[in-house]
Amino acid sequence: MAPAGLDRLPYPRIWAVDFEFGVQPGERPEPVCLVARELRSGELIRVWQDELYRLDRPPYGTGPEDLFVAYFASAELGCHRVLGWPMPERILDLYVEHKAQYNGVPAPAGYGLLGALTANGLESIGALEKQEMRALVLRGGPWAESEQNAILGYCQTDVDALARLLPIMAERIDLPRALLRGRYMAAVAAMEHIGVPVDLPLLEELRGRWDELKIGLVEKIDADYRIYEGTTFKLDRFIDYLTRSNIAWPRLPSGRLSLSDEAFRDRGRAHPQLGPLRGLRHALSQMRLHELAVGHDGRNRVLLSPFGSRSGRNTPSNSKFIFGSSAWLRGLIRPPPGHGLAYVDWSSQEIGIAAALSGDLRLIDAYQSGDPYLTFAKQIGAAPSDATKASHKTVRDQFKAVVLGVNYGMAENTLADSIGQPVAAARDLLRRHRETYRRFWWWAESAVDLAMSQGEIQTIFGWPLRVGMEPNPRTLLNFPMQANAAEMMRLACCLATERGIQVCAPVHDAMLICAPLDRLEADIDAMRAAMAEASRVVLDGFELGTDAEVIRSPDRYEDPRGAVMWATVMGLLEDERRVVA
DNA sequence: TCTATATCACCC
DNA sequence: AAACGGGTGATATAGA
Repeated sequence: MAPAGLDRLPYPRIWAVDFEFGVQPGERPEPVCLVARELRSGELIRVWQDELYRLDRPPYGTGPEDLFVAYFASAELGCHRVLGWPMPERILDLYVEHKAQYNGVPAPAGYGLLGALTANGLESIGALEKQEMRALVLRGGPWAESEQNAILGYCQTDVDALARLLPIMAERIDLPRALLRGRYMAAVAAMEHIGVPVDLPLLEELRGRWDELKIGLVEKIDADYRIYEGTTFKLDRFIDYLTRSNIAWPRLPSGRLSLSDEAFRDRGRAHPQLGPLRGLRHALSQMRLHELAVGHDGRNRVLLSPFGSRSGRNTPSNSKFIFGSSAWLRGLIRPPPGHGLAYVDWSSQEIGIAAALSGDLRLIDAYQSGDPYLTFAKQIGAAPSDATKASHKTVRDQFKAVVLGVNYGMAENTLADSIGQPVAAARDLLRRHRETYRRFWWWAESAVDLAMSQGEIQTIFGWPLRVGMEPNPRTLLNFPMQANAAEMMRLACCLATERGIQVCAPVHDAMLICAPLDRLEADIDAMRAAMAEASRVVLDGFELGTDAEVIRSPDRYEDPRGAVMWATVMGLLEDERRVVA
């Protein structure tokens, strides 16, 4: 007899599934074994590696009558991808649902499977045993028969854990929305499978010469300062330098010297001799690449960590993920021969979301003008109606800071700082924003009030943030924009991957896609259509625009913010090559 | 020598 | 009291 909680799940078959698999940085997972149990009949399936690779489809159904249940399903579905198996049509991920349940407040025992068991009052296997078994899997094969049995047995304990967890969690799961989240885990598996193509020979050369490049950079400039030890900035030597040079320096509240770029910029005005040192610090701070996870096929693949943030965004590792690194490193992104890439992003996504969900007509006008910042200036008469981005750059920059700052709950002091104007001017701009976009403000503040009184705030598809003990009202203010943006991104990833577009990676409000050159334009159109559709679904018919940056082989990705640094590093690399030659 | 903490910088 | 949302992570120093 199936436990009562399962009655809420209208599926003839419910499959609890777990794979064991090995992974190397940047590579695809290598399935080691599979255990699946059908929870109504109790049928148990155990498959070891050799047999797994011989199956051309899973030993369970993947259609609309089979519910696929897993913990962090992108891992299982990544194994499906490697094995060439189809994605299940109905996916319930208990990791995601556990995360949702405790989002914003501390989970009693963390977000792992063991934590979910504990939180739901269930006994769990020891964390130590789990660790040991995971190590045995990661050690790699071949495994002795006793080891195989141990691994399969351990895999089965996770499946049994799922089986015990599901009836309890099912009592409070909002099934249609949980399935939407589960569907995204299949998209995640698809994107992690594809990865971002990079110039592997160049990356390897950079890696090989990395230390020399950094030391070369330091030696060139530090000769005049003698502050560095190797590539390490030594605070006491810096203090000596300041004393020698008779330079006063700003301190932090803690009493320590401020080493921020801001401090260097500020003092650099009175002491121009600091300029090169500032440049060196800046360059060195951007020189990080060693953890980039790139597989043998030149693809950057990382765990996207779906639902990792409170707003439901992905939280991939910044050091492993090419889009988490400093922008200049994106020059390593390069389409394979015969292919092109497109970086497609929503234009002013969060502003569009604010406009649509608040129903503020002036904000909608501003968004639909294509330049919400300058339009705001025009709406209050701070710029003439024929002003353009080029003719009124300064005004536009200021209004951009206001419009973006408002989404984060920025106050007058910080705004004044960021636009380089007196506090009174910043205050006035914020007041004008409130007056111009009254309905937006009413909507945004009502949402915060409601969240405070109900102890929770949700996206339109039910991703919840629990309001903790000391809520930051600015978090709640921003949540409807950021978290609904995340919903939109997830839906677009689902639509695109399900339609066969090669999505390399999501980047919050953007997606990188790859296609053979003869299909590139069509795939870009399809991607933009999927993103437009996702915006309409989330925003009840309101459509957001998109832009696409296209890169065709043999070109590489160029980010204007990183152009100078890219040229610097390539120059250094050229020098190093000459030294050796 | 290892770890914890503060600070800083990067991304959207 | 602070007053810019969500993140990851490297670095430098202090402390165990």
